[in-house]
Amino acid sequence: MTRSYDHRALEAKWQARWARDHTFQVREDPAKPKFYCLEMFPYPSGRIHMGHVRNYAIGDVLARYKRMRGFNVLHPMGWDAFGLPAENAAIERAVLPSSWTNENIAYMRGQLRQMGLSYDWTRELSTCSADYYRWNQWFFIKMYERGLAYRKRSAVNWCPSCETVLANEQVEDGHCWRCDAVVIQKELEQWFFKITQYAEELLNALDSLTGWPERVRIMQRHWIGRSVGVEVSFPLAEPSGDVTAIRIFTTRQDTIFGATFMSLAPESPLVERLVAGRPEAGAVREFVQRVSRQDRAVRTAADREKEGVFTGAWAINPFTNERIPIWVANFVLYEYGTGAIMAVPAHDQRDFEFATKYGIPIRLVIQNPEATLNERALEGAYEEQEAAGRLVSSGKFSGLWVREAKERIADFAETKHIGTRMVNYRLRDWGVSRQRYWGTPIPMIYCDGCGVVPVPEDQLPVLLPADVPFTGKGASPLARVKEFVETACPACGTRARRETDTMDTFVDSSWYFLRYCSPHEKTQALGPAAVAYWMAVDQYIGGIEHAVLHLLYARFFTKVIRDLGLTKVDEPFLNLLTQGMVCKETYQCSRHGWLFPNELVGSEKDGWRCGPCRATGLDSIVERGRVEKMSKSKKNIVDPEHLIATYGADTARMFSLFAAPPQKDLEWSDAGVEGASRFLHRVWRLMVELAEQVSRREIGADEVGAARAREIRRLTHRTIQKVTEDIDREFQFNTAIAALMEFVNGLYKVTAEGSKGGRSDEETVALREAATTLVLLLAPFAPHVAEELWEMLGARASVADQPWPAADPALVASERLTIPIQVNGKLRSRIEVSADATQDQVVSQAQGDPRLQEWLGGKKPRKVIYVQKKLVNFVV
RNA sequence: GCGAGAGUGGCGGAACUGGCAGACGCGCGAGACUUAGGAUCUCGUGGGCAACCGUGGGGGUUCAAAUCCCCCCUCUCGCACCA
Repeated sequence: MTRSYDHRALEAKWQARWARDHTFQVREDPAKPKFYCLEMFPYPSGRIHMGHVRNYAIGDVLARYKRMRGFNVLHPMGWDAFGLPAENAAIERAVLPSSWTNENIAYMRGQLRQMGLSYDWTRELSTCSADYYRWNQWFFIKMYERGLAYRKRSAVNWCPSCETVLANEQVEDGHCWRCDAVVIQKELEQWFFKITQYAEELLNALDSLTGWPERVRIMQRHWIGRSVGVEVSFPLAEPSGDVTAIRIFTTRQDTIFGATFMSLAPESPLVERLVAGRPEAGAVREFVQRVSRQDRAVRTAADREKEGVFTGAWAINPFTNERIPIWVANFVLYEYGTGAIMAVPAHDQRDFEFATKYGIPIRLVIQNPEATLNERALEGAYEEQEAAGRLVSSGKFSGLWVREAKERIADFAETKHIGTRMVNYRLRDWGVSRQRYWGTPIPMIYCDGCGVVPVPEDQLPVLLPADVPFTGKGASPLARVKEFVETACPACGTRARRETDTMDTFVDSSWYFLRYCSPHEKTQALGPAAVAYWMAVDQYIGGIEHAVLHLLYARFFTKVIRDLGLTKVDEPFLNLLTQGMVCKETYQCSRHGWLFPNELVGSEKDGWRCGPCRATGLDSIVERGRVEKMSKSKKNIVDPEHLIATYGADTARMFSLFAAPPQKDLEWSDAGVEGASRFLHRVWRLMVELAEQVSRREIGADEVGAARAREIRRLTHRTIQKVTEDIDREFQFNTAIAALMEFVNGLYKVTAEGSKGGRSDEETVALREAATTLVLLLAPFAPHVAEELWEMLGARASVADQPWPAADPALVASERLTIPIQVNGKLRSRIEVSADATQDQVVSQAQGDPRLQEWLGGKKPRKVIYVQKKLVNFVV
């Protein structure tokens, strides 16, 4: 009797073996097709969480599967190691961010190894290592040289809690994406990456990313927000100082005859130039002050009331030659278009509300086809512009359909030199300066004589000083490190200052997938041959939360790097799988709020009680809350370390793969973990039994044995087919595992069938095939058990290197089929037919079925529908 | 408001292009083996006594609808004044 399934010993054994034998180390091999399988690298927060387990289990199944399918698989892992938590740890606990981070990495590396993931650990990288971030600096300089990195003073998002600038992508609903504090606006001089230069390509190339979820592509498309329109100049009625005209951007030039006023953004410098010296100046300035003091979240809320104030200045609508008033309005965005708009109340809901409030004329210039709109009785703006709508009261353009009018009016504006066609994007340039320590130093030097000077390439990396004073207050910590700040100007040699801001950590993750191809390159960022061989990433797997941020930045960087001539790669990620979240139910105590699972007393059936309340003799009500994403704040977290220690990595993997398809949210379930564990034990016992049975003496050929052998082989090959299809078709790992379970259930039946005296030759062969196949099919999912069983079957080489089994179609097909018989579409009976029976044979056999006759009640069927090998339906 | 996705047993979830609804697992029930079992194995398990009824609700197309069409409801996620 073979020993029992001891996950602890067995998993340690195989993890050590894989490491010793360098099983998953890969190099470029032109003879083999490559497959680059990548999971988003983690931030080294301290411990892995269930989201990591799920992400990496999914990736590992795919990597191991592709490997068995004969691909040369690149499957690397590393650490997104710069970031704020390290700095916070330094402030709170007086440890160095570097040691905190490196200790976390060491610990988490151990945890990942315990999961048995097929990484090529020789390629491990960490973004906080100078070997890595020096290339961030190098890219920065290259981008600066090409005008893609530039400095400008502007209002930026400022998180008062993190004390740093945030990119637009990092502000969620007016709050900091990391700490949730309300983000305010601040005027600062900052470095930007000119991502807008790639807006058009980033947008257009989305169409080619057919391996991405549509949802993500739509989100990016929307984020880039391309709008086609016209920039039109509205002359002032009387020049105001040096201002003679106001330029506006509109996509609705067809409504220009209905423009009855204009609005400026409160931040626009035009405002002051228009109002200076006017009686309205005081009121306008007061309004601008008031609006600018509001925080962004309040100001940009959708239901925010439209407000404004008249500047006292007037413009001329160049199409109607009418005088129209110029207002300042709180809803006009300074950063978009020209920061000024023409306002058409009849055809823009915001302008409508504004005009109604301030008694500004509303002029209907687009009539709907039924001509039902009455200018004096409009209840809202008529914004329809696709299907219907015809111009009225629009001079020579009256009568045109909206779509044509847009073209004709744009043409007219261009020939009269009052406007030009224009494309605008919602996308803004990427602000990358961060007033924090634990990031890549921006390699720039400020010299009083020479201005901004990049650090020369041969002086890279600009090393991050190891020990700096942290207070958590004030500006960049690096600014307080004299030895860092003070330097010589590379151009003239005089005293100069270093930039003390660091780069956004999203820079680090924008090209790490390229670095994995040649992680040990000393003299260049990327090894051209390695990158040419491995890129692009064939399958990228990670959370949906990066749909815009990381995935857009990485696409941008890839294009910049291509344009630097370093690669020929247009898009980094061919296929993207956004896995769902790991969720768990929550519990709330009426006194203590959220409760950890181990604070619960009682049971689901008898009701839960609050442990802390019990202990102190208090009374409280515990309610089961919603199922939510695991989070510390909701206290519904499960530590994977405990899971792996108790059940083993294979069970942890099986559970997270079986409980839900990868794209959907996965709900934690203790019972589900038990189930996964039970299955692996069941496989183990089955294999022990099978190994024993096939080693018994064979009793030669016989009829029954031959028939049984055919059944076993059919089951085996059907399972191969099903599992293979499920993995290939949208990563249906849950149903693939279900098929393995059916396989195991079927084999249990077979082993239970009499074998006391031995089995026939054919049966033994079929059982051996079944046993081998089961182990091979299981290998990507539960690799440790699979290795052990593979060894038990007498093999020497790793199961990870075995070819994936192929289903034989001839063996898959059944000899007999069960055909459902329907009457009027309702299931009434079943018959068994031979697989090669013709339609006539099946129908006549069905008609002979007594149960059918009962349902037909003597009536003759009006029609008989036969679906090949599927069913027969009698219509009466 | 706009955009995307989802509503199927007690629960997680199956069902490829319309063709046996509920695979597989959990839970539950019964039995077997056991000193014992919360281990293991076997069988059963949508509802209803039945005819029948059942995939969020209501219509429709079809011999046949979870699947296609129309209307409605609920939930989740994303974007939220971009002119």
